[in-house]
Amino acid sequence: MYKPEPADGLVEERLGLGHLNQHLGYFVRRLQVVIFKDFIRELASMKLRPAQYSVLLVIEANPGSSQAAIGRTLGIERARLARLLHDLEGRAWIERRPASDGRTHALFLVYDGAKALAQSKKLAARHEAHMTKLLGAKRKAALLDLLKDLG
Amino acid sequence: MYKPEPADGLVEERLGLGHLNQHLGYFVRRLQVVIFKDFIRELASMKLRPAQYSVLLVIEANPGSSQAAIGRTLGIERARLARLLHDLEGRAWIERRPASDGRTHALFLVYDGAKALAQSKKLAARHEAHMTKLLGAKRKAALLDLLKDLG
DNA sequence: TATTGTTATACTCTATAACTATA
DNA sequence: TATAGTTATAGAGTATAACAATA
Repeated sequence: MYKPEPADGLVEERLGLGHLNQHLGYFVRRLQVVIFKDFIRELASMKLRPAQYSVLLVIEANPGSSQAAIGRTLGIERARLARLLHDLEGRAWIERRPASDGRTHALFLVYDGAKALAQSKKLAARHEAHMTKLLGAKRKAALLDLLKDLG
Repeated sequence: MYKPEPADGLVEERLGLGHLNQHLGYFVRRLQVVIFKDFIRELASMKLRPAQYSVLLVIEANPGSSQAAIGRTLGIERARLARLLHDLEGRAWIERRPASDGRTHALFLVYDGAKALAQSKKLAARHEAHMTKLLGAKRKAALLDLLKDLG
């Protein structure tokens, strides 16, 4: 989070951003990278990436959903979601059961998955604490409030 | 409260996010993807990606900078920046001149690059107008204000 | 015909490591 | 020994296309 001072006391120069200061996307991207790096480091012991974690949470909140519904909700392309679920199924964290519509699978967390998700949530809470420290509680809440209703 | 009934199966269902609602990173990521997609589409005619555009702007604002300084400023790893600059040099948009420190290159926009950047800024302004429409001017300004001073 | 899920390919971005040349 | 830049490789994430099974 902080970087050591160079031995000779010289500060590593940071240049001006010029016209980039007008672009919201630049700052959103920088923040997203910082957040994801911390999340990935904190959940490395679970071998769980942000996209995988988000899929587990949406399955938990919507048991029996189809892959198409999950993908639409999270903006994950179906080809990528198929591979991602294949991995989670291989860990015995989720199950794909046949559904009434013969084309779809109904997705469920299974026992190991629920246990892994509970542990992951604890690590994710530590990550959120880091973010609160980085941003300040007020700013973090303000950002969440501004971003939450973009549907 | 009254909720209109969707016509049978015609509305694509969106699932609840569950615990994901507590994670700022999720919403920051979704916004970043939306912003970058629009930017990339708008600047496709220039064949200019967000990272390339940001490098051109920082060179413009800091002529003669080294690659290391640019990379530190934008958070771009030096190996990737070398390839990125190789591409921009191939278009004759930038120049690498020898610097006093024999290890470094001094980077400059050249004529074609300045011309291309001017045109790109026009397209980027159209992109920003899209974002203003999407977010609303007030919210967009509030977000920029909250994110700008994260250093 | 359209939708769901799968496999495959290609491209970008990121993360390393190894190497050179200069300091 | 440390830094600047280059090249190479491997892993995610993303975007397509093609295909089989089902609606």
